[in-house]
Amino acid sequence: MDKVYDHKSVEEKIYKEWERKGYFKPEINPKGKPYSIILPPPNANGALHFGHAMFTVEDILIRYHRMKGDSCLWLPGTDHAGIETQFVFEKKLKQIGKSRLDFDQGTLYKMIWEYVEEHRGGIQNQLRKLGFSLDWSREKYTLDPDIIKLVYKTFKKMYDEGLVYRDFRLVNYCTFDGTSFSDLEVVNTEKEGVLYYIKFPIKGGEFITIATTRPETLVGDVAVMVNPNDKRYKGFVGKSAILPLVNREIPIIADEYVDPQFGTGAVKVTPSHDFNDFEVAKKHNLKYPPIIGLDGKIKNTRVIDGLYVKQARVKVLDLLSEKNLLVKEEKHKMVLRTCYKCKNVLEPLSLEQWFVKVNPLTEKAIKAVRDGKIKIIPSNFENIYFQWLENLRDWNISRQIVWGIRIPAWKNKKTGEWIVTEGEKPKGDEWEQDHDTFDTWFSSGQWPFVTLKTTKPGDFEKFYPTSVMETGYDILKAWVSRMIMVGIYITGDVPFRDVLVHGLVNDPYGKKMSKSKGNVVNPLELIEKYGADSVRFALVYGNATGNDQSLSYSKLDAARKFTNKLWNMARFITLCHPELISGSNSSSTEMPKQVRHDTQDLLKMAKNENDKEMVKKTQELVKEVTGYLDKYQFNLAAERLYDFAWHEFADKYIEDVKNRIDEHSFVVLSSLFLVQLKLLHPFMPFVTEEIYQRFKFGESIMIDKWPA
RNA sequence: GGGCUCGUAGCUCAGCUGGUUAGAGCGUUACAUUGACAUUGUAAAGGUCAGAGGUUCGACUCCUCUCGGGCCCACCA
Repeated sequence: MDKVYDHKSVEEKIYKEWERKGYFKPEINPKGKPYSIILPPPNANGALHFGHAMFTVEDILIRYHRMKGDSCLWLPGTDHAGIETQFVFEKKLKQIGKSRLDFDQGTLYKMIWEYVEEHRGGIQNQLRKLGFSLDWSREKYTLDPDIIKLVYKTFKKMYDEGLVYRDFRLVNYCTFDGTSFSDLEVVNTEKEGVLYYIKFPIKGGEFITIATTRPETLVGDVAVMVNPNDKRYKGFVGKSAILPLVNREIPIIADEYVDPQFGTGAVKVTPSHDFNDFEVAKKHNLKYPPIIGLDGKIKNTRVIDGLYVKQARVKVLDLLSEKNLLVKEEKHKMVLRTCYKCKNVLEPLSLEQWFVKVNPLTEKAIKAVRDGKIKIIPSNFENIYFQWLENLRDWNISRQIVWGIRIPAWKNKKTGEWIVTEGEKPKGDEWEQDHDTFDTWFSSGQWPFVTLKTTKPGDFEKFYPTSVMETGYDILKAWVSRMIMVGIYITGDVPFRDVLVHGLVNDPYGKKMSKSKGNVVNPLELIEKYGADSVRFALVYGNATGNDQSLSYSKLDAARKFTNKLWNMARFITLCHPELISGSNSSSTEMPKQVRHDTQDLLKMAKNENDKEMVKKTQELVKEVTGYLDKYQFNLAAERLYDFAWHEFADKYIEDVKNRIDEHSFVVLSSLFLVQLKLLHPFMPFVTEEIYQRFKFGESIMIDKWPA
């Protein structure tokens, strides 16, 4: 054996062998208890990042359970990642001077499809580099025809049962990216704005002053509103104000919604472009004239038509100043809804969209966690989950992008009537399919059951509900809660038993990694340098479940040294070996047949007191590590193993046995080393396998038994 | 405005349901070794566990408050 462990000569070779021998398939333990994890599907078009590297935790669980004899399925897949991917593609288009508007829906879809196909497979090979024992024979893609079919089916069922409805209401719309977003995708940004005080003449002579941050929408307003208890305006309610610039009469109404303390206590009502005003207008039976188009330009005003919102604001303020109607301006902090992709301010626009009625779904989803049918670990994330679900508004699932699953709904061109199918086109020429696609989360929210129903016959029955859903807390709401909601709805059962949450990996200075900051570290480079085992170990060691961590090069170094230490412990054992086994070749690394897999057996066989003591200590180690793994305390397991192997086994025991080695002690030494290799295998699969095979302990450590 | 989370050795962090001298990695100091170990071993220095109060026989660990970071959520124009 070489003096130094060389991961580069080992990892790829071993992974290929594992995969070739079919060890990743649940069929390797056909009679075992089912144990399953669905890999959160990475973006099909993306590259490996630390969020993916944290899936190491899943591999640890899978490898541990596989060794315990369970029938383990770890199911890989990729996501088409709708808006994300289209956004990337549009950037490419821009580079060649084109835009999405230059192509029709079908062509653009095809172009993106081809673009993604070119890059597909990249992420899968990167996951292989981490040693993940995923069953690649069952890999799924969110745009697989059989997956799409099931997604359609869900939509149809929801529609038939009244859980999906089409409605004309305000949505968060990005006029730059040309699509609406769900509430969850909106980024609220605090900005320093201006509050304008504007005088509206009242029919009959007086004035009323309103305060607003959006003067440009004034030309489309339908009312002025005050608080019914506001004495200042008692006499005004019921009269008509006259909209400046357009000279239209609008009523002055009263509603509790207005805060008398704010501004002047009087506001203008713009139902088509403000969420509150939309509700108020509904209540008071007011009209909703839209004055901002999908292109972000003003329309239907006859005064400022064709101007973009920002230009319109300047123009309106100028006009008001001329007429002396602009009373004053004051600085005002406000929270704006912005697009999470392009950072521009979103416009509330009234559009007809598909919505999911969330109420019946959230109730069951909340109950499942409250009743303990699903456990969220660490439990503090349960609060976040409850809080979100309890305040959830209906879910807008229509997206005006092409990259996604097109909604299977058709509109009758003559009657305006809608029909929803499971994907098939209705008969007749009068039906036109909705151009919108589903919110990506609508399809990925069905991932656990749509995958298992389309992999191999019997998979769903055997592996659903899955054992664990392991993911970053950043998508707890967007994804995990949706899977629970839709999963229960379709299957009648929860999609998984435990939700295990991991934290983010930040840069070495504790700052979130982001492309714009330029502080992104590529895990592949670290694997190349330190080896996959070290990267894996460093990610779990010294970090409590669910906590963020900063990338630590010293920890990576320590992990690399640890792999090397293990390697050299093995090397030392081989050096002890040849003198003891008569007639054996000095270069042999084969271990004696007497090596015990059962420590109880070993204890009986051991003669020396120190050997016996060490066997007992190892038994204790097995118990502890197993307990930690069962409780998802990976850091404690890793720390215990590290400490034991290095400071108990190497520093003390090996130093002791060195000088008194005989055949009996050699069996104890190599057997106890084997136990540690097994315990370490889920954490560091490659180095443990390499040593195991060199020692000819068996065919593969992956399929060997977990120490009892 | 609401919620979550963190503040433990110089640095980065562990420390489960409260219980003998508070742990690790890196760093520092001294010695040893380079015939398992691109090193390793032995030993050492280093912490009022953010602060205050409370519960308890006993708190880093539970409760309250304060101070200071971080994150998430939020339709006050």
